[in-house]
This record gives sequence, structure tokens and C-alpha cells, in this order.
Amino acid sequence: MNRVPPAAEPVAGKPSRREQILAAAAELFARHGFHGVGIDDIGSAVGISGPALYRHFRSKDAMLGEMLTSISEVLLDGGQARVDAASGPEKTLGDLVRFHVDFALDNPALITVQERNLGNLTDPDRRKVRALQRRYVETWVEVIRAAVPAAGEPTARAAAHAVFGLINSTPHSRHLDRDQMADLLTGMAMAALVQLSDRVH
Amino acid sequence: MNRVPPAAEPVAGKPSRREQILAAAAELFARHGFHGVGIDDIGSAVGISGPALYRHFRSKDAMLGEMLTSISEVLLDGGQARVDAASGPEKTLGDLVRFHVDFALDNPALITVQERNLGNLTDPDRRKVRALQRRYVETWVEVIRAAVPAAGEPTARAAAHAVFGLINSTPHSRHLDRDQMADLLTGMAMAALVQLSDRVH
DNA sequence: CAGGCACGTTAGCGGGCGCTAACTTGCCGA
DNA sequence: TCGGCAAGTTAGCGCCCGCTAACGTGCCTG
Repeated sequence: MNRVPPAAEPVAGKPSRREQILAAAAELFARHGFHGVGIDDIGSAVGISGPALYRHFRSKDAMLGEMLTSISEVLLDGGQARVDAASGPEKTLGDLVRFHVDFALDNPALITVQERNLGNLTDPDRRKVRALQRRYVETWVEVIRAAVPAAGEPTARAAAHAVFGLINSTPHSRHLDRDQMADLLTGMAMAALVQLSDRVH
Repeated sequence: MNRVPPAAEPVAGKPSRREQILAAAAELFARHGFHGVGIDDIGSAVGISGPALYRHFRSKDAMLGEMLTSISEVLLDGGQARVDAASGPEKTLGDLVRFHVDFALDNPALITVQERNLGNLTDPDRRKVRALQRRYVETWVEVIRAAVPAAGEPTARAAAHAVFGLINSTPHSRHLDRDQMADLLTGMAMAALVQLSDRVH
């Protein structure tokens, strides 16, 4: 008795068909856009063909939904964890930046999909993802305002989005190796943020 | 004699059906993605219906092609103009940043389409657009290296892409008014760039 | 060892989409 | 005045795509 749950994640680290499919789909969605990828494309990317995917997902929309929801959760949880391990305003901001940089560098396809394909979600999925994203942004806004007290809230919010754009640009340029890229992006992001204190408002 | 050319731009400032269509299509492509927008959607956005568009464009692909080519040309020409009016390395970099910021703030839909839909171009169109983009990036790389001699070429290239990401994030956040946003983005971009001199390599 | 279930296959449906065809209308210049 | 052309209409073709149906197969368990 007590078998492994049929539709949940496996007990150990095995990639599990579902995750394998999601990874392949993410790559394809990132390259061609949601509507530019067919069911058969995703299937053959994991060695099975078309309709077999429906043994694992209810619909193509559900794949995108699960993909974006899980990204948003990972980001929010990781961000919260950095804040909870607080060690001083500026240090916390640095941790947050570094966390996002690492995630973007290690998951370029997911980052790209999240940036480009939010509009292709079903309404309920989009609501859920947007709620998670808003909480993540909120975390950033608070940390920025703690580290740069001169910044007003709208400024902090706009700055957070700008920094996301800076960091998330990484899938489009691969001229440095991973660690150099991480240092470069972190440095640029931090410089862009700390100078906020020099500006009026 | 000497009538206005039938398929070229009009003599004076009139928006000309073609440009009107391109603007509407850009908005739709930005919101739903190229494949998420139908011919009929574009048509009804300008008050005509579906197939009438083929009086103005050879195909849906041609609309996207013309859209992206013209953006790339505007950016390249504008960038070159700033460099030609050179007034010292750091000042030139500032002009370039400001130029791109202004363009992004005034054409959010175009920026979004260029970022997301390069992969939906036909092969010849994509080649042309990529060539133009590469020359634009090249302009940035040279200006960055002139203003920040410590930066190596791969670093300058990666930094240019990162700054594009930062500036192009503007369609996703509208919490400040236009001019405040322009100042914020310019300040963040410049701070991110000048600190390159602090890093080894 | 028999039954069930997870997982895969191929065939085919229904609908949407890009594009063409055929036709209409109003303006403009000789 | 009237022919021609730019610019729009509707009808419809052909294709592709998401998804379902019906069926096969091997493993795991009671």
C-alpha cells in the first residue's frame, strides 16, 4: 500500500516525464513563441509523438500555466528566503540581485518564456501568475527602499522592473562565461540601484 | 505628370494607410505575439476588414518584416548621428543612452515586438534585421570602449545587451511619468556602465 | 497468472487562419 | 463624360493545429 502519488513529483531526483516535457516545451516556447509551437513539436522533442502528451497534461495551455506558475513560485520563495536571512539593507539587496542573476543564468529558457508569454495564459492562470509576480516585485521594492531610503515607492518599483530587464537580458547575449557574466550583471545592477540615492526624489 | 509614387511614403506628414496599419499591427503583435494575431484582428483595428490589408502588404510576414526593418534602421541611423556629433567619449555615451531611452519610451509597442518576434521573421528578413542590429550594437561597443577603456570587447558587448534590457523594460512598468522615467533609466544605465571601469577586465 | 493501469500509438474531427477570387464603388484626369 | 485605378467588400479554398477516440503493450501486483 501507500504507492507513490500518480500525478505528483517523484520521490527522488529523477527528472520525471512531466518535468522533462516542461523543459523541452520551455525551450521551444522561448524560441518560437507559444503559438509558434505545435503539440507534435513538443512531443518529438522528448521522443514521443503528439497526442501522447495528453497522458501528462490536460492541455497545451496547462503546460504553459504550470511552467509559469512554478517559475513565479521559485522566484518568490527564493526572494523571501534571502530577505528572511537579513543581514543589513545593502547586503540583503546584494543577495537578492545575486539570486535573480543566478536564476536567470541557469534558466534562460524559462526567463524568456515568462517575459514573452504571459499574455498567452488562460485568465485564471494569468491571475495566479500575476499575483505571485506582484508579491515578488513587492519584496524587491521593500528591500530597495531599505537600502536606498531616498527613493520613493514609484521610483523603487520602476527601478526594480528596470533591473529585471537588465538581468533577464542574459539569454540574448552569451559572450562571457557563466561566472564572468554573473559578476558583470550583478555589478551593473548594484551600480544602477545605489545611484538612486544621488537623485532628487 | 509626376504623380506621387503609388507605394512609397507620402510627400507630407500624413500617416498614410500603410503606417497606420503598421502601428495597429505593432500594438497587437506586442500584446498577443505574431501568431496570436489574425489578419482580421489587424484589419478591424484600422476600421477595414481582413483581406483588404492585401491592398497594402504582400503578406502578414511582410508586415512584420517591414516593421522590424524600419525600427532597426531608425535605431542605427539615430545612433550613428549621435556618434558623428561626437563631443567627448563620456558625453557621446550619454547621448547614445538618452537617444535609446527616448525611442523606447515613445515607441513601447515597437520595442516589444522587436524583442519578442525576431524569430517569426522569414529567413531573408531576419538576416537583414540581424545585420542592422549587429551594426547598432557595434556602435555601442565602440562608444562604451572609448568611454570606459578598462572594458574588454566581450565585456562591452555583454554590457550593451544588458543596458538594452534595462532600457527596453520600460513597456512593462508605467509608474512614473515620461520625463521622470527617462531620467531614471538614463541614470541607471549610465551608472551601470561607468562602474565597468572599477572591475578587472 | 490474470487483471489493471501507465504510457504510448495512429486516425480523424472541427475549427480557425492566411490568402485568393470575384465583384463593387468612388475619385480623378484626359 | 467616361475609362481606369486605388481601395474596399464577401465567399470560400486548403491547410494546419489542438484534441479525442480507439486501440496496443508491457510491467507490477494481488
